[in-house]
Amino acid sequence: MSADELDPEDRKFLAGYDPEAYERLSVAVDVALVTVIDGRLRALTVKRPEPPYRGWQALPGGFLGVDESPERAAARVLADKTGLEGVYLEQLYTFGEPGRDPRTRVLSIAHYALVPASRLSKAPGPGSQLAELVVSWEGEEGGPAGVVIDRAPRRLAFDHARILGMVVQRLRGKIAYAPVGYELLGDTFTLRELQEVHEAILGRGMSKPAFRRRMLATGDLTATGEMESDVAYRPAELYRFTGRPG
Amino acid sequence: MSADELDPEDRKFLAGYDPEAYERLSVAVDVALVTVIDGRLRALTVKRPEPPYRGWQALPGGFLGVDESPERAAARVLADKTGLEGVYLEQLYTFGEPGRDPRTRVLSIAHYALVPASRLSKAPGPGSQLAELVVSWEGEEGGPAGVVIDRAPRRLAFDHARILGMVVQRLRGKIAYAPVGYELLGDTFTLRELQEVHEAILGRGMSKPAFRRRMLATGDLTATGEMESDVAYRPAELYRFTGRPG
DNA sequence: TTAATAGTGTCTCTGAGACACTATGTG
DNA sequence: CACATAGTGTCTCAGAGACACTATTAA
Repeated sequence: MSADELDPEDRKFLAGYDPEAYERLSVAVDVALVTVIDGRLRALTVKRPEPPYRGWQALPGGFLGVDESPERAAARVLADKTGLEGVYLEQLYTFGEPGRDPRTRVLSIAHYALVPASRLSKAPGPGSQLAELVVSWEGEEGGPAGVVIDRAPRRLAFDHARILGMVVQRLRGKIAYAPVGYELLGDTFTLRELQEVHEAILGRGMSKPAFRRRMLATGDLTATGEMESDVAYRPAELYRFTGRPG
Repeated sequence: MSADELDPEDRKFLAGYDPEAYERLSVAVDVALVTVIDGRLRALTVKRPEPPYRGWQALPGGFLGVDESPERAAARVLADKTGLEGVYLEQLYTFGEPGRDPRTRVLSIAHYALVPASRLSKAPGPGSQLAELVVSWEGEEGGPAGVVIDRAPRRLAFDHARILGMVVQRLRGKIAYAPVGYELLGDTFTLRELQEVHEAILGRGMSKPAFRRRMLATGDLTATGEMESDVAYRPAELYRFTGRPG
């Protein structure tokens, strides 16, 4: 089939598929590492050592290798920066407005990772922070996340506050119908800890009896028969997530 | 600040941000144009005029220009193929596994567009089809969509069935908390038409009184006082969407 | 009048919050 | 024993399905 046999519509279609007609682009991955500490959502940020935005806090990121899937690249970036492996990781959104990076045109495939606070070393690496996320419910419309470091509001480099806003929005949307949140807890956990995670994600308190009923009714939880220890009051039973993982 | 002042951790970080250390990639956009006809979800597919998958049905797509945002590129592809402008368009997911395109490494930023059936010409262009989407509720876990053309199941090129599966999954997730579906209807519509759209997306029937109550309770609808015409039975009142658009 | 659909009133069921209560660990 | 939290029983309320009914138009 030569091109002469095609009608104009199909010729236009073919042109649109010619890779040589379009320049190749730099593609990066950014990773929002999210955890819950003291009932609050937090995300890892790192200090940028070079322009643009030198000295600002930013999400860890890196460039996508030619033979690397976006998810693998995100996992590599995360492992390089934190040493964490086997973390729950999900693609979020691709940011590609020309001009979002002042240097050159860079496409960024944003991801988010969920990890229990217990797996994070107490002291983040040099220049790293665990920034608190403050997202009003209006953030549901896609607004940027407020970011608080050491009790002071901070601005993030690039459009990274917007990325964090979308992360929280995504978590809030998923938690309504999917077993989200277990990635933020250890292997076993109490129902109180699970409720704290839900409250941190949704940004509001919930009634204890209703929460217990709803969680146990999903059938995704199995009581281990063991109790938590190291508490100065009545220990709670430990549960394990045994449902279909999200 | 020279690189010698940086500690090893930051040097690794810098290397990860060096654009020259990574090859640039071809980036495409694919668009799933979705509509509802006869109470069924349908998506536009076009026949591929060239290898790979020559002759197969595929989603319309094209390459991303260097100074073009992904959304703009998707709108351009859609306008080129269908002549439609001002359509509701949203980014879905970026597919980037090496090997998903047998020719070369191509990243594809998938989008979906929602358009009322009335805006689609009765006869799709040459090689175009309006394929019916069949997605079981298990598709919620992300499985591919079944695609039916002229009552026969069809396979789509590349991973496009998976893209359509994610589109339906996304619509089902959003419709639970956001005013989704009005983009699939005209400026005014009856509650019965709105219910048909919801039933098409969710893949199940719903009770009429409960649906009416729920929709009217959102406050997003305004009765126009006008009635539909051209029906052989009692005409229904026409409503207009006046809430915050999704 | 018949047919077909629009639109509504009511009952019931389910799921969640509020509240109060009992249970069980530490000191 | 006091105290703090775990865990539960019960009431109430809001939202949704089921069902039956009335309303309105065309033929």
